[in-house]
Amino acid sequence: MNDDAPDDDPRRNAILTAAAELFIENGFANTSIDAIIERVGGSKRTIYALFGNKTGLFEAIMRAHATRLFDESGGFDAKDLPLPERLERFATKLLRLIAQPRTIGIYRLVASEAGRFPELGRLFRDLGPRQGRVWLAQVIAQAAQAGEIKAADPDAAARQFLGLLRSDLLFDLMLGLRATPDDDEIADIAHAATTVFLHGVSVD
Amino acid sequence: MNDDAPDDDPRRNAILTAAAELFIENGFANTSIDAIIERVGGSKRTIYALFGNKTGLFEAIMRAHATRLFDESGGFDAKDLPLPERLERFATKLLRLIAQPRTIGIYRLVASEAGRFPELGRLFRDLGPRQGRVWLAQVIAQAAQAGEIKAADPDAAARQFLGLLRSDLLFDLMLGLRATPDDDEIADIAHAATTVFLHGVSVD
DNA sequence: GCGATATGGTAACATATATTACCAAGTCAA
DNA sequence: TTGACTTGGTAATATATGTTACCATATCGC
Repeated sequence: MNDDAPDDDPRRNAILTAAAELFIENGFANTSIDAIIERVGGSKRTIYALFGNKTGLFEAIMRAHATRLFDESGGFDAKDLPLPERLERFATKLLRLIAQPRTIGIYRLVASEAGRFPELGRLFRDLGPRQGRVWLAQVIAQAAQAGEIKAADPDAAARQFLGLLRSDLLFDLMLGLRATPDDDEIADIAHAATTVFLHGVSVD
Repeated sequence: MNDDAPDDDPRRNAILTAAAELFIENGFANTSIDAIIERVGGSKRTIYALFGNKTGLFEAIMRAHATRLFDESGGFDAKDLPLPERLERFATKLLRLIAQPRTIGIYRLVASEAGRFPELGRLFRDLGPRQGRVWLAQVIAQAAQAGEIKAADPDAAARQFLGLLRSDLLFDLMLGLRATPDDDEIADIAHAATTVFLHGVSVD
């Protein structure tokens, strides 16, 4: 009933945090309310009072994490830097965010539950990756207009750069095939992707 | 007990097909043995006789689909063609395979169940994408040695090309954000990726 | 034709778990 | 202090479902 400041409710936050860890680790179906209570303490009654039911809790968690990704992915801009450094800095920041185990777990959850929660996919596209994509497309469009690069379709070029960035990293992480890269490796991938991309769209 | 030709057992194949559809559509936890039997007919007893238990059935399905992906992703070679056409043909074939709803569903399953089935990820990496990656790396290495392109690390370049190819397509599909692309769009993506990649690794 | 085996059909069993109920203890305003 | 409200703790309820059992029937080798 208290809609004023749900973010300041410590009980609610503790439940969200513990439940998020379990959902991310074990998935929706394999996380029981009992397990959540066992980790956070207290009574099941509180969960049902705050979130209604299990799917309500899940949706609240997803919403919280979507806005978190949105906040952390913001602030890419560094207008004073030349294009290569600007792109590489963006690439590094984005990779660092994406490669986090928590982010990987969220993506796994969204992928596996998107069928049962149709709004989930849209929520994450609009709040998460879309921001980066839009920002990137703008930067590319400006650079193209300034004659720095050649990009007939800035949006498609932005998608290509993002794909180039992720290369196989995201898939290997999602499939549990490799460990989280350290900062050095992230820097290498970001540098290599920026180099190939800029060379690929250069004006001969 | 009959290990000779399990592929020729029509009962077994019918169960595998029906169960695969349900697993892909609803996930592992949300697919019940009863639902499988309701679709394929017959008795649960048969499932337990053939596969032991639910996880045995799941693993058999995953193994079957992994080998299927392996078979269908093979045969990329077209040695007589020049490099751009060769890469573009590879890209088209791979995208067509990857974008299939069935393949997308399999990836979703692997991503969400990799935690509980540690061999799953490895199985798909070794049988599926790795083949394409290895083939691609070889082609790139040969082209680099012939001076056609510049690629200090053919394996990394292959990963980049794959990432460029998928761009955001695979993610949007996995998150249920868009429909399966038709052949025209696949051809466009394959062409654009090949163009940017070859330009990006060109010898100035 | 006959017996072993596989399969269909149904029910039983055990367990997990989402959800609700109930009561005691604590909290906080007036 | 008092009383409304929230929370903790435990148990009860309902249901879903993996797994096994049982029996009748069909299939297939001999």
